[in-house]
Amino acid sequence: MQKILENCDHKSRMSGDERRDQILHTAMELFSRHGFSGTTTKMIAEASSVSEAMVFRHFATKDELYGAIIHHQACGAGEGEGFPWEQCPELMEAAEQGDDFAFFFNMARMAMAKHRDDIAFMRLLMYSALEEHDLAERFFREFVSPGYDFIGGYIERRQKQGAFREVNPRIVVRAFMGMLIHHSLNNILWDRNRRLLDVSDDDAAREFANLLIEGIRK
Amino acid sequence: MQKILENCDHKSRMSGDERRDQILHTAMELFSRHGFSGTTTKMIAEASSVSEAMVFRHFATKDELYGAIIHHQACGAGEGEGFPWEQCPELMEAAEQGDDFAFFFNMARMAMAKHRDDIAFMRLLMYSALEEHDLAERFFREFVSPGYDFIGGYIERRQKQGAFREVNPRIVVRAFMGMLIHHSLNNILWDRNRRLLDVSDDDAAREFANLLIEGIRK
DNA sequence: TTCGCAAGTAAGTAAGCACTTACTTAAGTT
DNA sequence: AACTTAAGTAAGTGCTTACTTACTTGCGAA
Repeated sequence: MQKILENCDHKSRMSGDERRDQILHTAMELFSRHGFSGTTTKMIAEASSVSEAMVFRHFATKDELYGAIIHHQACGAGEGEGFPWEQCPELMEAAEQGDDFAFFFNMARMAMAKHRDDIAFMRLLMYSALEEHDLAERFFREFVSPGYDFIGGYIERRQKQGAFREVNPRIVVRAFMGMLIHHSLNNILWDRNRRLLDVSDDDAAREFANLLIEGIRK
Repeated sequence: MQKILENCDHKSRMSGDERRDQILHTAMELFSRHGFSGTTTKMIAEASSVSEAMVFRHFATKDELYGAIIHHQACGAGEGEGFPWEQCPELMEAAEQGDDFAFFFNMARMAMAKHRDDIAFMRLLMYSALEEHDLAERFFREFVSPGYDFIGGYIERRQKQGAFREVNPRIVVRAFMGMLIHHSLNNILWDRNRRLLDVSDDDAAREFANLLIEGIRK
């Protein structure tokens, strides 16, 4: 009778690692939708098509499961094979050559693309910031903080070259990140049907970049 | 024996309306800290120094209590006696006279001040956006959307007067709101000890305003 | 002074929660 | 074919949850 369900996208009997992974991903999806205390172990088990006992065989407690998700995500997103901006050749080239538009445009494009196709992660991040779980602080330390240094460093260099006026570079970074993140958050959380503003990510990225460059040009 | 606790900031026996209000505020604080499902009716009762039965005498269900908070906040913050920007004379004057710096600076100052001294409400708002309760949509419709119209309208007028270059005004509003809200959210949620950026609200408001004005000036 | 009624509680209830136990089933090895 | 081992489950455990019931207390008006 199990056979009927067999090719329903999940095998009825998996190897330990496969099942662990599957539970991890299912749980991450659920936590991101309902938060930590809004997600029950029963929900996780059902969504993974196993009994609750299996969830607890792989993860001793609900907290440990949450911790494993955090670790998984932090490794994947945080550092893995270097920072995401280091993976974008156009961006690194723009940074070297002092091509301001290319720098800020690609930065915005990249960030917004990442947000767009990892909505679950963004929601998880917001929940964990509110609930004060580790993920928020970890993400902040390992990813946001270096990001500030990277962009802030670029601005500082360009200021020394006389291209940008004198402003606290960190405030400029905050302003720029604010545009990107707020725009994504709007699209994900507040204005999913784009009633306030309906523009492509590319258009938004272009205007944000222009705005910033004109804003700090000497 | 109750007498001892009497002047402990809360009377031991209140009138119905007083108690209702007290429970409402206590619950709002707790919901904002732990979210809806992270807050128990027992926690609410204890924090209000009454039995759980009293909570349910005033609010039939936990959902109804949450709804009452939403209603209370939406009325208080949303429209009450007009929009907050209409309450700020400097701002309205700047809007009339086309004093760009005064307009954006005061807007930023006002918004950030509001965020700073209603952290509980901001957290509640974030939670309700994630959990998809009404508050988020209501706040959006009654407050954010008119805000976009107000700022967007100002920019459009100044464009027609030839002061600002041609850009989609809504994108500019998004960028500006992004700076403000992201900055507040950072201070409340992510970087409470100001490791990334430690500036006064006034300095931030000034720079955000400058950045925007320079960014769209003709 | 007393009496009605609203403010208040102690002690529930059934359902739901995270987590466990004792057992069964399937896959790989020799 | 027999045996080992790991994947899997059904049916719990005790505790917490939202919510109730039956009762007690204290204040204001007559």
